[in-house]
Amino acid sequence: MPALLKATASKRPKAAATPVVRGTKTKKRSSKSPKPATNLELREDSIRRLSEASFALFVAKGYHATSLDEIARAAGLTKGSIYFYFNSKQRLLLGLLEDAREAVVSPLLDHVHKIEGSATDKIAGFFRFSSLNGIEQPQKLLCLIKTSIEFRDRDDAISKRIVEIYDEIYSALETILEAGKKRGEIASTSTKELASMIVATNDGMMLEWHRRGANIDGRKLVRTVWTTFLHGIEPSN
Amino acid sequence: MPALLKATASKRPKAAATPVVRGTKTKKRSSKSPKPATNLELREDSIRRLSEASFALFVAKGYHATSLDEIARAAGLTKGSIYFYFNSKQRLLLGLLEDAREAVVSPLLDHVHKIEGSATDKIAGFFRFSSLNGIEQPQKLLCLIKTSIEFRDRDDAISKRIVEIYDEIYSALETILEAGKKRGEIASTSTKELASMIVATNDGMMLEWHRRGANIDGRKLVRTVWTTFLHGIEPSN
Amino acid sequence: MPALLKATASKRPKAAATPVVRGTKTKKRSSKSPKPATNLELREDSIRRLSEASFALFVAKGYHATSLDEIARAAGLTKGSIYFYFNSKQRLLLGLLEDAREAVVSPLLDHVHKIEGSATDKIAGFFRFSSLNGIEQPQKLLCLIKTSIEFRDRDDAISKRIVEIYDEIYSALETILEAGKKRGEIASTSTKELASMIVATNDGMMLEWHRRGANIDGRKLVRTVWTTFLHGIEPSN
Amino acid sequence: MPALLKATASKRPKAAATPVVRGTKTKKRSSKSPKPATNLELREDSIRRLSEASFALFVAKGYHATSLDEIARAAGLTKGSIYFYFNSKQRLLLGLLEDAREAVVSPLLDHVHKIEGSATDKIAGFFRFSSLNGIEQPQKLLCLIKTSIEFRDRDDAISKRIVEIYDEIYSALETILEAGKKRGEIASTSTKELASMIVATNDGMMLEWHRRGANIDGRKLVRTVWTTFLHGIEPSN
DNA sequence: GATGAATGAGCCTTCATTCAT
DNA sequence: TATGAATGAAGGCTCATTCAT
Repeated sequence: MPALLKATASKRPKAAATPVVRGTKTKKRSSKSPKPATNLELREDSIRRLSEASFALFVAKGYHATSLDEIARAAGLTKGSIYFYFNSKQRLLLGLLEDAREAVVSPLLDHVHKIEGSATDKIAGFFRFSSLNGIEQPQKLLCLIKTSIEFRDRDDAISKRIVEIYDEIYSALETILEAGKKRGEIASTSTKELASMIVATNDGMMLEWHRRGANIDGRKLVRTVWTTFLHGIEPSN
Repeated sequence: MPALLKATASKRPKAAATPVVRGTKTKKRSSKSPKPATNLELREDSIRRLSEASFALFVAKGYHATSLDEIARAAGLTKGSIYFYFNSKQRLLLGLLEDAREAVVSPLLDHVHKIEGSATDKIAGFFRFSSLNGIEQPQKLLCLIKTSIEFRDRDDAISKRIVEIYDEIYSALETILEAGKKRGEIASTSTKELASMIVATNDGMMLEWHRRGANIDGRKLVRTVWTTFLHGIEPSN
Repeated sequence: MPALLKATASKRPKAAATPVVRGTKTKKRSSKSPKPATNLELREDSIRRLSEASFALFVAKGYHATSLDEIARAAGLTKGSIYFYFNSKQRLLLGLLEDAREAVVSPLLDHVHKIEGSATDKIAGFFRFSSLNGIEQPQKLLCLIKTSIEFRDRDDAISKRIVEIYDEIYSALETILEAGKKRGEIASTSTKELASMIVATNDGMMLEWHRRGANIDGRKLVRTVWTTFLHGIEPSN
Repeated sequence: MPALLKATASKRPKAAATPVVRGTKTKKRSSKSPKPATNLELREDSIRRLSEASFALFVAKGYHATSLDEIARAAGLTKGSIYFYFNSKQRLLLGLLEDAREAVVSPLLDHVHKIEGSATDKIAGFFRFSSLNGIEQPQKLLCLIKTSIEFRDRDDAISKRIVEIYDEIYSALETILEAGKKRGEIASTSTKELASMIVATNDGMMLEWHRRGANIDGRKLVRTVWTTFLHGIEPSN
């Protein structure tokens, strides 16, 4: 697994050598941030810790297989604090999805929107931007993707939010492709399916990179993907 | 969701809402199979029911979010019977993975192996066969894919089996690509990453189809994918 | 543990190497008895097998911690056959208790009854007979003792039967002691407590021998016990 | 059963028989302890309640036959709280064993160690101290003894701890006996077996007292035992 | 702001028991 | 005679959630 992914999760303390009765825990917050002087700083620090731990664990183990206790432990806090800041496990994930949307999806769509050039330029830009972003801070993008898979066929708030976020992406891509087709820059006749394929390839690639971890070179994979996507697998003669 | 996916799961009897008089319970089993006369038939029928229900629910909700009670109910049996045939929830999934491997992966690799022609022919064959198979009986392939995502970063029997199965696929693809490169049929220089991309595209496409359900035309998606994969998105001039 | 104790229990087959689906079992009865020709022989053979397996497992693990499946497996039969012969787990144990009473308690009391001589002679005979019996076929005596401990403070059929059996023993001992005291052969003034002590010492010794197994020499222990019991720990000057 | 034994177990609230209106639940905790003001007090109070209930029930019914629900109910708490303080049923028992060792075994061995005099004095001291202790607070000693019987022939953490604790006792006794034999104070030639017999007599006596309950006079039994042990059953002429 | 205590619902698993064959 | 299939109740354990402090 890429080193970045484990950053937060690996910090967990791991209950010292079988005590007979569970003892009262000794506090420890000092590990990362030096000393959060004001209350506001404390707040932000705690929220950041919890978010990072959640991202890492939800990506590594999935939402259902991760307990709030694990998250709290990884963040150096207690379960109760999660409720203080997020109100519930579901709301915690919803918050993370919002984070991810703001940090990953919005910038991506903004970036693509600003590209001047043909539809293929824009699609290439989409791949490039998303991949680079995904390789540098994979947690947020991966959380989005894995959650979108884990919550398929559901009918809850999370599922709904996921659908909205993905619809934004589909919509943007379809606009680009439609325009490209009108200008003859794109070969395909089926806009919707091509947009789906772009998303599928992008998501599949991230998952694949996450799966194979050290066995694969992220940057090579990215380059392979978008080159292939533009020109196909066959050598251009 | 594609209609096929719900086939088994929707059959569930729903526990007959508080009967006033404790009469003779209606035998749930009679609903579908006419008469499982012998023990062997009974056995096979029950195993089939449980497997189908498990496939449907694991695909729809994921392993961790599916309870054995749900599965048993969907199969018209009780939790205990799952333990009679499989010995634990984990073993149940391992059994399904084996089913999926035999019904999906092995035929795929066999098929590709038998194709005579260039490396691109084989890769195209890979996509075509896998997609058609995946569209006609999606449960098994999807179970494999979703499980492979849900069990990343684990260290249990399921994770290990998944890795083995995927390694078979990577290995076959790399052999093909390596040979293709030697004969100049393939442009890419990076075999491992290209194999990964093929898997990523294939898995991503299945997931995408599963996600968008009725919104997308499976056959069109498939055609789009492997055309694009071979020739790229740009129109061949 | 003394070798005798494990005789039956160790035969269990131990389910062959992780099959995916639990297979249909292949029958095997031939292990011990050559071929039970008539139905009656079959009956007796099966009952003997089940009883032996039960004695061994109840002694080794206790009643509550032993499952009928384990017993059936150890006997080379199936759970159903236990119900065929014994009707329930409780009745099975009751049967064993009856066996034990007939094979261990009755002969012991008969033996002591026939001893001619002083009260101390009879008590010594009690110890000697019980110990030798206990060392040669420990299962039945140990089953009685361990059950009497496991079912203390209960109010079921088993507890009642145990009480009856032990009352027989107390009663016999008290009669002997009372007579001995009248004839000045016994020092103690407290009959009931002395009878209790005899039982306690006898049971405790069997348990101790069972506990320490190979670490202790059964015959030495027996001799130590009744010598001490008669003459005390201090050297007779 | 001796009255002391039921002390805690009989307190159980018994779930208030179907309340018609779902009113404010009466706080069960208030029954005994006045005001567990601070968290630490709450903590200690709960642990004490759970421990006492466990001791009583494990002694009365045995480990395997006692459910955590029963324990929790007897303690006026819920199952979950057991997992909050101890981490499993096994760890709960391990904790009790530690309690018992500290409260019963250690003081006993310390006491015997401090006795100045012959080996027989020490052995007599062993019996006397153990018996008095056992009669005044029987739960802990009985838990140790009954557990040691229930967990024979096992290979788990509990069995191991039991063996360690008993080895401490054997070891201390053997040292005393060995020294006694050298000084001619002890008649027997077989140290190991005599040590075993002492333990057997002591344990057997406790079990016997527990078994016969009100039918027997504990103090008389104790006196009978160690007098007999020292001087034998025969009247010293 | 954050914690430790406690709960209760739900989960996986075991097991005595029933029954048709 | 004996088995394999199936059940249902109960047990141990996890975990999201609440709350007083």
